[in-house]
Amino acid sequence: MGDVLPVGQKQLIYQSEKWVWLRRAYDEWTMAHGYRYIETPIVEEIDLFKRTSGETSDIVNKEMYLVRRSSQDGDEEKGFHLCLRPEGSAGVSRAVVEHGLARSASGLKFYYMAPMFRSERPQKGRYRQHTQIGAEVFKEESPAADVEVIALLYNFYRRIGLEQLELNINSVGDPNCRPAYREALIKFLEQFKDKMSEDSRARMYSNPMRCLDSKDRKDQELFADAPMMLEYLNEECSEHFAEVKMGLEKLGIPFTVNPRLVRGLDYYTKTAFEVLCKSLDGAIQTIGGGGRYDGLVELLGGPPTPAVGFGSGIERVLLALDSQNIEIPGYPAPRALIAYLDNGVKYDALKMAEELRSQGHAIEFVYRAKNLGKQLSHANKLGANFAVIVGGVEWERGEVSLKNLITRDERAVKIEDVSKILATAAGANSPML
RNA sequence: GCGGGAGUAGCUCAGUCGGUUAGAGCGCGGGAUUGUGGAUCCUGAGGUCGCGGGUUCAAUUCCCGUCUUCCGCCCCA
Repeated sequence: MGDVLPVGQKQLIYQSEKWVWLRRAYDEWTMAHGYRYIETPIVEEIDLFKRTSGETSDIVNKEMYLVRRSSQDGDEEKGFHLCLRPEGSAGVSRAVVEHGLARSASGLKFYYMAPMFRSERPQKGRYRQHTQIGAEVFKEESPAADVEVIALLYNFYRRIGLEQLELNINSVGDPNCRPAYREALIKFLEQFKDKMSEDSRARMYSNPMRCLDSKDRKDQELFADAPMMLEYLNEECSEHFAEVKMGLEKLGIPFTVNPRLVRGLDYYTKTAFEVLCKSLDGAIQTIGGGGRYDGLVELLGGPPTPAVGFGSGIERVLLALDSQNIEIPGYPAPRALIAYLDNGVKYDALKMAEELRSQGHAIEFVYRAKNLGKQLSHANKLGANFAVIVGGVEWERGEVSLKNLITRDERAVKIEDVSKILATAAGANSPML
């Protein structure tokens, strides 16, 4: 029996340094944009996602992990009220509403890196538990926010070395212009009612826009001449979209307008976008996506609050990096290993290691060593440049033996000088002092 | 949620047409070197053959279920 919600061992165990590296890179990048880290609960009310993603969405219908809460006397409350969150935006928006943040000053910019859960058949790049990095901007209706959010995501990918990126954008309108389009689209679809795929027929009235990105070839042919949302945008949405495009051009971010791009979630308005990485297999090329969701905060009981954001699965980002053979720095090698000649000075050595660590050095230590050779061998394996050998006559004189593992030079130094020497002897090949 | 392949040591994999103590390479521990490392040689540990059930005198091997994993859908990140 494996983990209940396996993430993929290779990501978790064998590539942990890649996760650490990616997380740091994302922290740095979002902070450079002035975003603040936010953490929201993994478990949320089911209702939150029913209201935001939509009752008819696949996420709610067949991919939700339901959680039943038990009361203290052991009786289980009837029904399922809770679930493991399937995505990030709804939870952040709920937090914004609950803490009254939407009423505070502008400049509400948040980022997160957090696990998401979807109960589906696992496959490469599609896991029941996956981790998303995301960012959300609230209280900002300017297209500049859309542009910045897209730039943050796209340039993050570039920054970590990814190539073969493709940015697709679209506008899905707003509650003012979408109803007319919806009506026109349904009218168009109805003429193919008998010919279209079952999936499309099921969605035709509940979520007709989803029919447009049907993977069914026959559907694609049938719907080739379908009316597009872009043709029905009102003046406000149209101007907004134009400014987003202009902004992206100005920032030198290449994009393609894809009128069939439809986000799976109901709360998106105006801008929708996704980033593909073409070096990945087709089914998992989408590494990030998002858009504007001006109606979400109000839907959750807050004041009308425009918002824009994205989510991106880091397991896929790591796969994308792999697919392009991009080297990621591993854990840094320790600066030195503190070795001891006999157990009598073992804790003197460990104490010295702690002191050097507190002075900013990365120090290794072997808990149980039979002889010095094993310790040096270990230092070697870890890539340490120095070994500090504690014990013997040097120790009694208040000295240790400092050995450069590259040059094999070794000499006695005063204990209080070790930190300084480790700090000044810079690179692997530089001589001691 | 649907269809198909796979699961044997920490890792990569052999093998068993059902039959005594299931193997290799790498990795790991110990030694040759009792205060000096990357090579070499010697040596050792490590497996309920994914889990549960069935057939059988006997199952790691055959059958069923289940979980995990990979592939194709659905969908998405």
